[in-house]
Amino acid sequence: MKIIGSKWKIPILWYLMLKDGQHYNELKRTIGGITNTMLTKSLRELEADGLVSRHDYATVPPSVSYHLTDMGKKFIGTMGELFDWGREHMTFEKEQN
Amino acid sequence: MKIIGSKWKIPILWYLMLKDGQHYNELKRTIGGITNTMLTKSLRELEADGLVSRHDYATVPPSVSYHLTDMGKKFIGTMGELFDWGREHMTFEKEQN
DNA sequence: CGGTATCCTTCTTGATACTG
DNA sequence: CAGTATCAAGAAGGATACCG
Repeated sequence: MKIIGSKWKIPILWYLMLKDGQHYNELKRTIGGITNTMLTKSLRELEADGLVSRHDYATVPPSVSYHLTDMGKKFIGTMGELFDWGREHMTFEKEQN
Repeated sequence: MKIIGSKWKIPILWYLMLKDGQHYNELKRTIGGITNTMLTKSLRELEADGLVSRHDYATVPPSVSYHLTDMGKKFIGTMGELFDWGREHMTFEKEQN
């Protein structure tokens, strides 16, 4: 619930699955619409739960890449069945602006 | 996301899977800890999304039973794989009171 | 029995600015 | 580049009381 109930964790895992080892700002761009606050917070929590690993190259300027752990890969793979269900059944509701 | 991100919808579907056709207060008791507000709200939304159907017997006193639709059954079945993942990987964190 | 109505708290997310 | 700090806004959930 902690993972699936939050707004950005699934997108983060999804885009790391599509391209593993993305850097902080790269990930931010590929996800789109996420703020620094949420990206950092979500990554830290995913790391604490062992779904994502953080590789800090300790250079100047900083360079940090994020990777799915085996557990993270298993998790996002498991979501696949649910995505299929969603794709079959979801209806697109009118968005109000 | 609308379904899995809310606190009570999965428990509701789960307990309806264990025993279909439960009545409002029966469901409230089997779930435990849910308020009228949330139970009603969640049921209405699940109904609107076609996962649950509501059968009103139109008697006095009122009698209403809730059932999983085929779509609801498929959904909660699909969650099974994810539950397995959770069971394998989740750790129980200390609760602070 | 099966809900509504109202108010309140808390938790999550976002906006903006700044830094080593 | 990869973040932090601070503050504000919004959404979600809960408490309590009441109703046909």
